[in-house]
Order: sequence, then structure tokens, then C-alpha cells
Amino acid sequence: MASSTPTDPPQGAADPPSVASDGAKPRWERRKQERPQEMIAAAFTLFVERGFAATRLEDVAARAGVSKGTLYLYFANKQELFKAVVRESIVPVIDEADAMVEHYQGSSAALFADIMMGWWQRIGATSRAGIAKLVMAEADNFPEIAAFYHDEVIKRGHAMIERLLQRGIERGEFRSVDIAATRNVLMAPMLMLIMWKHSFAPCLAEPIDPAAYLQSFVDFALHGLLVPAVAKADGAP
Amino acid sequence: MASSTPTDPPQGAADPPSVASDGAKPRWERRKQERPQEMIAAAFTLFVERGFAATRLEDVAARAGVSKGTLYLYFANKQELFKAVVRESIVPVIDEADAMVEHYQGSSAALFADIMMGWWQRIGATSRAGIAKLVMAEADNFPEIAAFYHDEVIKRGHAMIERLLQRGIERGEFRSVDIAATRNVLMAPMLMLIMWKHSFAPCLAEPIDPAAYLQSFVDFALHGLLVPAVAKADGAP
Amino acid sequence: MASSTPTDPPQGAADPPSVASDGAKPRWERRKQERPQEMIAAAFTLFVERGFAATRLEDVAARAGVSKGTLYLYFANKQELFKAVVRESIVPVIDEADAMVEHYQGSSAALFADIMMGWWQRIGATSRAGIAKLVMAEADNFPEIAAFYHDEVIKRGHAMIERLLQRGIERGEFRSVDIAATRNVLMAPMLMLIMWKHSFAPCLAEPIDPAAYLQSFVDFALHGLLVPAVAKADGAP
Amino acid sequence: MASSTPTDPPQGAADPPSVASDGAKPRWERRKQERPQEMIAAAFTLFVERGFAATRLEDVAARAGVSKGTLYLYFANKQELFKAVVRESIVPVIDEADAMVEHYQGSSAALFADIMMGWWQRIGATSRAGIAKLVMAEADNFPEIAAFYHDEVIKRGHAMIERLLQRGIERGEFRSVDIAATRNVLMAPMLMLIMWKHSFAPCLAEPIDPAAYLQSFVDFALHGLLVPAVAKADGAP
DNA sequence: GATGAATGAGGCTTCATTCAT
DNA sequence: CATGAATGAAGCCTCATTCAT
Repeated sequence: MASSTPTDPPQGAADPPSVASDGAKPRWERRKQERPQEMIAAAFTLFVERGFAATRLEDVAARAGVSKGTLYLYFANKQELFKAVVRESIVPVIDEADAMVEHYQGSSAALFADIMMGWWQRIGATSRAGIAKLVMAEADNFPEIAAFYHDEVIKRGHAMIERLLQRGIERGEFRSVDIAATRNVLMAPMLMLIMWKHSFAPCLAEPIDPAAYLQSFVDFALHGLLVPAVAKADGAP
Repeated sequence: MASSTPTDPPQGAADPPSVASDGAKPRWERRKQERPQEMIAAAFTLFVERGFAATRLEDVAARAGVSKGTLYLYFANKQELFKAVVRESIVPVIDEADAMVEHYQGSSAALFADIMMGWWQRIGATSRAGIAKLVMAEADNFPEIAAFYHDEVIKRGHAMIERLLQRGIERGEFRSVDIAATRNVLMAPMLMLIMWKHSFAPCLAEPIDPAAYLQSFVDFALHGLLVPAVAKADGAP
Repeated sequence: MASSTPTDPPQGAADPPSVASDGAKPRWERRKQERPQEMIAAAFTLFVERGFAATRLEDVAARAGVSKGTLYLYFANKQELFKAVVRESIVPVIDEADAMVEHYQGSSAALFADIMMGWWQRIGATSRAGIAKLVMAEADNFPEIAAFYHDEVIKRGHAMIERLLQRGIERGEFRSVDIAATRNVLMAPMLMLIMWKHSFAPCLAEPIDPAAYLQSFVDFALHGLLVPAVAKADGAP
Repeated sequence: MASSTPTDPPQGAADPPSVASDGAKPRWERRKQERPQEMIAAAFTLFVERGFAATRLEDVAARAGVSKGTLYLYFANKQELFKAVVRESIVPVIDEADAMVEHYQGSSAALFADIMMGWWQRIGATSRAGIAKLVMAEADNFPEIAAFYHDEVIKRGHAMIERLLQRGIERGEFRSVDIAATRNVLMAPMLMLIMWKHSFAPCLAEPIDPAAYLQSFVDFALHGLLVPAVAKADGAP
């Protein structure tokens, strides 16, 4: 994760093999396989640009090069299309973070920094962040979307941070904080950075510098989390 | 902070002067002057309840006891009405906080806690928070509102927090953190709490407890801000 | 009822007074009062011509000389518009028949004949019959309409016929038949005549003659209902 | 008629010959010949269940185990498919009734009862009734179907009833009624029973009991048809 | 013959905005 | 000033039909 620069999803590095492998199939069938991806990609772009309600399916179809009706061959309705977008663009990133927490070797402080920076690189700094912003902004108008996003993203994000905190505490690296409450407090600045970037950014005289913000946040958070160094050094009587 | 209880705006204690001053005028004329306020109040309530797009001007008019057409005598369109709501409901609260920072007597840690808790009582816990959430959500649909809100609310909030940090550092209470960056990190959790309350709250299995969240946040932030206690005094048993 | 010839509803003889009485009102307000009637009349015509599903609200609006949106100022949706049509065109006829049964002076046989012939003149022979046919034809596609029609028309029609039979039996004119079952059997031929007229009529080589049909039906029904004349004459030992 | 129980068509006992005759052909070719029947059977079921407009060709195809396009290899369009369904499901039943009237041995009253009850068992009580109802309901949308149905079903039904009445009158069992008019009056309650069953049944608080209805109808009709018993014998004590 | 992916016209409903009175 | 009736554009979704393979 550390090595990858921010990429604009979907259409990541996952597709090439399958495309290459069906070289023998008729073009017509190849298109069938690609169509849904094209529609999801088009929807992704427009949802990010305009939000959920303001995105017209007609425009999504046009951008994907299909007719309006074709969308409904693959997605039952607008909300399902949106869910597909979330599944393609956000959920995989959660999986990676999950794996990272599970198999990380270094200190919990380093893991925390890596998770937060990685999240920024994979989501916050990419157009994927537009989806996260959109959900927060329109959640109460579309409860079904809110519920879906909560189950597929929020809840898993929470669980991951909680495991991270647990790990730090168990290893004696972190203070014995209230995990559930701290998890919320730690996620907030990351999400807020997204909201800022996608709401006030255009009219900010002195734009927020994400790098500085993240640096501050991580430093600050670790100050709050880490067992004081003095405790380690001066712990003995 | 201790003196003020959460109040639901607008229509607070701000109106009396104008009402009192036209005591001699005939009743129908008095009403005429109050009309805009009534419409703003109605719009406030409905915007908070339903969001911007889902609020129908017809309902606003009905709730204000006027006809739909009358709205257009006072507000050029829906956006202008929304801007009026923001102006009436959010801006006045900033002034109070400003004054608090200026004249506070206690420790900077106590001031920090009072500011954050007070902000929650005056904004976060009231229906005003719904407007704040709405502004963030709709900011990119209404750049004009975003700009206005940024100038009148965000920027002044930032300045206030910066003064608070400055005060703490100058008095040797706080670590010498990067003020501009830290200010953002500190505001984020407060704003996020509002976003959460107004977006995912309805579908959260385990709803966020604002009191616990705030407590965690303040503790956590002070952990990051305060000069370590060991440095102050109690280094030895 | 006997004196009136078949009329094509709605827009019966009920309106003129009110129209005449508001001569002093501005034309604008007069229109407001008439608009709903005009829309109902237009809807009536088109529903009868094309059925419920096949009637487009746009056409109704055009025929009524209003815009599509105006329909929704008066009727919540297509089904409500249809209900209004039923209320205006069919229900009043039921009321009349109710009153007739209540206050009739002559023999029950004559009442039966008057009711049936009257029903034909007021409904069966008019375009109102198209509504009845439509409901039967499309009932299972629009359960709400079926339920409404059942409550407002069918049930009341049933009750009326039952009272009629009850009257005849109590007065010793009719045999003591099973009222509930007989009521169905008696209504069937009347309704079927409507179905025929509106479904097979166009392609019938020898079209059904309603008058002859009705005559046959009434004769036939009374044969089945009346206490045999011999019983009256030869009753004594 | 006592021997036949209600059967659900099509796919009755009519197919065996064609199936038997191609026993030597490879299975896939046999299927090819059966395909149209399978499609008609599927369409029959769905038309009965949902009506004409509400039946989607996609569902018909799925139920028949073919693709949507295949339907169009056998039926020019939805209407032609519907016509095929009518032909297969209704027409054959008329033949049986014809034969019955021709060879009946008992009294005309018994024949009348048998015809009516038999018709109910072979049509009214089966899903064939759904098709009959559909034809009546959609007749004016599909004049071609109406004409076809009229010629193949209605007219022959009429003729059969007329022969029945003729038989009764000639044998001195029935009064000398107007045959053409009475025939209509007698068919109406039977057809109406079908209409009721398939339109208002779902929303009837007190559903019509077909058995009771038929009993009432036959009793009632015979009351109207039979030469009064007094005239025959028991005029005096 | 068979497939099934793609089409695109069509209909109901909503609501910000206008304007005659 | 105030009214509220009227507008009409816009968007989601369905489904009979076509046609390249």
C-alpha cells in the first residue's frame, strides 16, 4: 500500500488479465463482460461530480455509450447502481486495510500512520472520496443507501480501527483508552478532511494542505494514544 | 457555558427590539414586518427536518401562514431563502464564543473544554446543527452559500480556536504545536459529530453517544495538547 | 325516473344554478369552480373510450384545456381521478335508486321492473356503462379501484336489490327465495348486457336488442320471483 | 358429465397423438415440435394469472424454457400469442357440450342443469375461465380476438342453448318463451360468474359461493322456464 | 433455428416559479 | 402587498420488439 500513488478508480489493475485471456472470444461477448464495468465507471464519475440525486441515469447511460434501458439490464434501479459503484470503488480498499491490520509486523504507531496515510492515498486523495462525501451529504434523503454504506463501509472501518487500537493496547504500546469512543474520534478528522475538500475547498482562500493536516493529525493522535515515553523509561522505582 | 442552556433557534431573544419598537403601529403592519422572520423560521424547521432538496416551498409557505407566491416577494428563490436561514441561525452564535475566549479567566484546558462543550450546547445539540450539516452537504451545489458560510462561520471559528491555542502555548500550558494545522484537526471531530448525527444516525445500530464522544474527544485532545505532567512536577515518587 | 330519457353524463342538470348565481364573481373565480368538473368530464370520456390503463393523463389534461400539472392540483393521482369520475357519474344514480326503493308505492313487481329499466336508462344505455365495463375489465390490475368500486357501487347495489326482494317477500308478493343468492343472479344479466355492449357489440352480426333483452329478463325474473297466481286464487279449500 | 372432473388446460388429453407419432425422432427434434405448445401453455398460465397487459413476454419465455427472441419465431407479437392461447384453450370445450345436447336422454330440466353445471366444471371452475374473462375484458382492445371469440365460442354457445330451449318447448316441458331473447338472459349469469370470480373476488368481503350461485340460478331459471306444475295436474284438491 | 443483449419510446408524478387578479 | 391557480420541464422506470451472432 505504501508504494502505490493515488489512483483514480474504478478500473484499477484488476481487469487486464481477464481482458487478455478472452482474445479468442468474439468481440460481441467481450463487450458483454465489459459493459457493466463501463456503466459503473460512468456512474462513478457522474455521482462524484454531481451527487446522487442530481445524477441522471440518462447521462450515465450516454457516458457509458449505452441506452437508458440497458442500465436496467444490469442494475435494478438507481440505488443498486450506486451500490455497485460503492462495491467496486470503496469496499476493496477496506479489504486491503483489513489485511494490513491483520498481518502488520511493525509497531502499532507505525501501523496507525500507515493505515491513515494509506487511506488517504487510496481514498481521500482520489475521486473515491467524492463517494464518501456524497453518502454523508445525501444519507438522510436516501436511507437505503445510508444503511448499505453503513454496513459495507462504516461498520467495517470501525471494526478495523478498533482492532488496531486493541492491538496497540495489548502490546502495551497504547494507553488503555475507551476503544469504541476513541475510534469515532480518530475517524472524524479523516472524514472531515474529505468533507472539506469536497465542500469548502473551492472557496478557501488558504486551502487546507492535506499533507500537513495528516501529519498534524497523526502526530496529535499518537500523542493521545501512546503510553508516555517517561512511563517506559522512568517506570522503575 | 454553564449559564446557557441549549435553545432552539431562530426566534430566540433577538427579536424583541423590533417588536417593541412598532408597538404603536396597527396590528396588520406589525405582522407585515414579522412576515420574513416567520418565513425564515418555517424554512429553518423544514430544511432541518428534510434537507434542502426535499423541502417544498409550498410547505414552507403553509407553515409560515402565507401563500406560496408571498415567499417570492421576500426571497428571490429557494437558494436565497436558504441563505437567509443560515444568516439568521448560525452567525449570531459565533459572536458569543468569540467573547468567551476573550474574557476567560481559567486554565486553557478548561477554556478548551468549555468552548467545545458550549459549542455543542449552542449548536451541535440544537436544530441549528441541521443547518450546519446542510451547508456542508450542499456546499458544492451552492458555492455562494459555501463561500458565505466559510467567511462568516468557518473562518471565525478557526480564528477563535487559534487564539485559544495561542493562549495555551503562551501560558506554557500547551505544547508548542503547529497552530494552523492543529486548529483544523481539532475542529474536525466536532463537525463530524454533527455530520454523523444528521446522516447515519437513523441507521446506526449502536448510535453515537454525543456526551461520551465529546468526553473522549476533549480528553484525547488535551492529551495531545497539554505539556506532559511529568515535565511539570511529579517526576519522582 | 320513468320520465327521463337516457342522458350522457356527467355534466347533468345539476350545475346551471350555481353557475348562474355567481354572475357577479370574476370570470377567473368562476373557472376555478368549473375546472374540476371539466377535468372529470374529460377523464370520463377518455376512460370510457380507452379504459383506465390506456388513458393518458396528458390527454385528459389536453381535453380539459389544462396542463398536465393542473390535474394534480385537484386529484392526487390517476386512481383518485378515476374515483372522482365514478363518484360523479355512477354513485348519484345509486342514490336515486335507493330512494326509489325506499319510497315506492306500487307493487314489488312494478318496482322491480322500474328499477331495472331505470338502471338501464340511467346507466346501461349511457356512456356511464363504459365505466362499469372498465371496472370489471381492469379490476384485477388495479385492486384499489376494484375495492373502491365495490364499496361505493357494488355493495350498495346489492343492498338495494336485497331490500327490493325483502319488500316483495314481506308483502307476500315474492316467493321466499334465498335473498343473497338471488340478488347475484338478478344482477348478473344486467351487468352482462353492459359487458356485451362494450366488448362484442362491434362484431356482432345480429346485435343484441337491449329492449327485448330487458323485457325478457324482467318477465323471466318475475316468473321466478312471483308467488304463483294460482296460489292466490286457488288458495282456499 | 358426472364422469368428468374439472381439468386444468391446456396440455390435456389432446396432445398424445403428435407426441406418439414422432417417437422415432431424436429428442431435440421432438422438443422442437413441442416448443409452440410449451409457449402457449406458459402464456396461458401467465395471462390467467396476471391479465394481458401485465403479462411480460420475458416471463412467458422463461416459463416455457426458451429465450425471449424465440417467441417471435412462432408468434408475430403479443396479440397473436394471445389468440393462440384462446384457440387452444377454449374452443375444444364447446364441442363436448354440443354433443351432449344432441344425445341427451333425460328431461329438458335435467339437461339444462347438466349443461350449466358441466359448463362450470369444464370452464368456469378451471383456469380456462381466466381466458374467457380476459377476452371479455380486452375485447375492445383487440377486435380481432373479439370477433374470433364470438364466432368460435359465443355463437356456438348461443346455438346450443337455443337447441336446448327448443327441445324443452317441443317436448312440452318449457313455456313457450322467446328463444333468442331468453338464450341471452340465460347465458348472462354464467358469464357474469366468471367475471366476478376474476375481477372482484379478491376484494369481496363475502365472496360469492359458486355452488350456491349456480344452484340458485338453475332453480330460478327453471322456475321461469318450466310449465307451471298446476297446469299439468293438480288444479283441484 | 435459437439466443439474449440492446433498444428507446412512453407514462406518471413532482415542484419551483410565474402572473392575473 | 398578497394570493393561489396554473404551468411545464424533468426524471425514473418498463417492456415489446429487434438483430447481430
